[in-house]
Amino acid sequence: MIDPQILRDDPDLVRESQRVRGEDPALVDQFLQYDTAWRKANAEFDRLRSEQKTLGREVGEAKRTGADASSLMARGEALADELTRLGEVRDQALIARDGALLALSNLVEPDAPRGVEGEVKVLSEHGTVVAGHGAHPDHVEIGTRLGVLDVERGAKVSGSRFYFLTGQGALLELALVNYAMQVASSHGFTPVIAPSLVRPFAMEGTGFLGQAAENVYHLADDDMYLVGTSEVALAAMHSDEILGEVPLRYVGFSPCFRREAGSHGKDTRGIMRVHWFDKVEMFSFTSVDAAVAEHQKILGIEREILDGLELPYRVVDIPTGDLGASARRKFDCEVWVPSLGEYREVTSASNCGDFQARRLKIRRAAKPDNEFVATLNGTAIAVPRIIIAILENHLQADGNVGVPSALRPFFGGRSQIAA
RNA sequence: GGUGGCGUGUCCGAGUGGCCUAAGGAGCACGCCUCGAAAGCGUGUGAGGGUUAACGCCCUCCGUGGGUUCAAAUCCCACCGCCACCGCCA
Repeated sequence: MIDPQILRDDPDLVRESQRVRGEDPALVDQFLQYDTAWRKANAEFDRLRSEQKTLGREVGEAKRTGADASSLMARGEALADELTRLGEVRDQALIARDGALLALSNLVEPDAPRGVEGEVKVLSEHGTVVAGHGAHPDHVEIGTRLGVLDVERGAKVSGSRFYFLTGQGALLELALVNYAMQVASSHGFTPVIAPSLVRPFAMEGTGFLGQAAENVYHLADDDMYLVGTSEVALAAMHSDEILGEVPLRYVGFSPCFRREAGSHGKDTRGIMRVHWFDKVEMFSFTSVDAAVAEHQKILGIEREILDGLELPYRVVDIPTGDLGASARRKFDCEVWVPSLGEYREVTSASNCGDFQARRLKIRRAAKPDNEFVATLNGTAIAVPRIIIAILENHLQADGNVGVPSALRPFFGGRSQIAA
């Protein structure tokens, strides 16, 4: 959530942020209206409550000395009724206020490019693109032939958008996971295996129950959620804590579950868009001041991982109209997919500022006052899409697939995947 | 899933309706003492919110949420978590 003080002091800043996101600036005025009402009710409630406490002490004193307390108690009764009534007014006002606050998306970073979905700003391009669109065999064809991927049986067992990785495909996932873990941990990220089933507050706190709610699996019997990314568990890990030293950096492995509602008919072939996959995710808690630099650090590690895999990719700056609710700014790396003849997202690094930390109550010890931390996340490896990229970009003339040298130590030293 | 026990501040721990405005201890910080340190003595020591130009003042927080009462850490209900044992299970 946004700092209420910013909304009071500089509402235009928030209105402008909402506007460039393509969201409703009027929420700001709703908030201000409810906030004023709440503060008024709150002050009145506090005043009466103070009177009630004083009275309570007087009643106690009267009972001890044997004096008549009946008039005091009568006054107390009237006060109690009034407090009940005022308490309800106050609580209603607070609920309305918080509702408006929760509905507001994070402030965008000043440098984030203005624009709507699809208007990506390309920051850089790396590696050599393989021609082939249409003529180039796709990952399903290659993977099936080499016995590393089985989408037909995935569909038989679990439905569309499920798959089996088999043989060297299964080992390839483990190699990628270990490789990514190793690179990230060499940059100070602590490896974590995180729960992928979480309680509602974790989902709410990371901002996934707002506009993204339709893509989340919910287990109604237990009121728990299957996470779409380990970001959820990693962020909530330190909820309700006051941290000592920051930054804290984690690299977490977890399965990820996505309903993919609203994407019917998109990427229906293969494992580009699936309901379940495994991912290695980086997550940092920093001071608010250090967040922009940390964002670059995370992006740098993502690039190091892709460079090591010898994949052609580009880095894009996501326009404000396409940012998630929690993100101030987002950089994606998009890898070249020869069979599609286009770049597709494989990593995504977001700076969430203190937006998630406010919801999850994650602070750090600081001088005059403790302050909320900034949270940042970025993909180290999203397994299926990287497998697509490797199968297609490293396809050799003999039909086998080359294994980039950086990955070989994690892949039994093998230099290629062969049938 | 069953039975029993437990949940108080940074930690330990007292507290069974009203000076709890939470005892006491430990830890920590500062001061005194000391050549210096330890010990001892003294003072201070949480989080959030409202209000104020500021000093300050007020409110909330004893696992969470309800309830009873003029008044709740304390009584009642529900839930959550932890521990032990039993059952089941990888």
